[in-house]
Amino acid sequence: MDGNRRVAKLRDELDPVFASVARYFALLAEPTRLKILHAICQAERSVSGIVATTGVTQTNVSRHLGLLHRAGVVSRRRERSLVYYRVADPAFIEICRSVCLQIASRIDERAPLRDGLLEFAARH
Amino acid sequence: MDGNRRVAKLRDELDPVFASVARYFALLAEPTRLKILHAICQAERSVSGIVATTGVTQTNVSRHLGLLHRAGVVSRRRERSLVYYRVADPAFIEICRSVCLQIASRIDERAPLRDGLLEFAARH
DNA sequence: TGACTTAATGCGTTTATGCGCATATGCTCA
DNA sequence: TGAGCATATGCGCATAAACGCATTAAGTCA
Repeated sequence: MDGNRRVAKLRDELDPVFASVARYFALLAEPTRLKILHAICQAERSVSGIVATTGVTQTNVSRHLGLLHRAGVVSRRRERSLVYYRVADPAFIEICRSVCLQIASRIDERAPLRDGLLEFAARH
Repeated sequence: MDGNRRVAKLRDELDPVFASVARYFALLAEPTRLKILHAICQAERSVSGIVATTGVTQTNVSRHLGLLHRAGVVSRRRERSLVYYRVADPAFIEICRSVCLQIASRIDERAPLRDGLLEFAARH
């Protein structure tokens, strides 16, 4: 029937939207990337600086930053031999903040994680 | 040196936080799950209803709903032989909305995706 | 220009996860 | 109780992504 096809067409129309949104969330669905973002959300930092403060290997820092840069989340600036990265998208910080608060709100009060989450949220 | 160890300890203290937040975002980093959430964000729906409106197989609908339920994102209610799911966490909807707006804002105005995103955001 | 530092990338391995198929579980109603 | 529908789950496969190692590329300064 033609009705079914029409329904299916409407149904699938948003598929690319879901795909885009999912890709966006996937950027935040990685502990290492969150760690890196956390390291540069207060002030810009060079790659080697991020390596020093996070303990993540240089290879992975570069890779994750490249990914985030291609996605438009961070921007970079070259100075001398260093490359400085910073968060280019303030919405990212805001989203992280609300998620942290959200998670903290449903965690048992005695859980040690709770304090970390609240502190993490407060910083941004 | 002891100083390095102390820095490392501070550095790693937030690791479980990053892990939690990443797991939370991972729930939203899947097109099929977003599609299912979209199907039930207006009103509760049964599994078979979701299957009908999304075109996702029953197996996967059940699996994704089980995942979301264990994470506390959706709640379920049994009536007769049907199981009705609904979004239990309003923050989820809000986060999705801001992300959609965010993505739409940086998309070229002529891009067909843009309208879908804005419409998607407006619905929630 | 050549040595040194910093950052990026190609390759192979490992792990996580989404899916399809088949099957099990659980509920309803005759 | 037994047939039938609705939902959940075990298993195997395929794909994607993160990591480490090694190497390259890019830039600085003597």
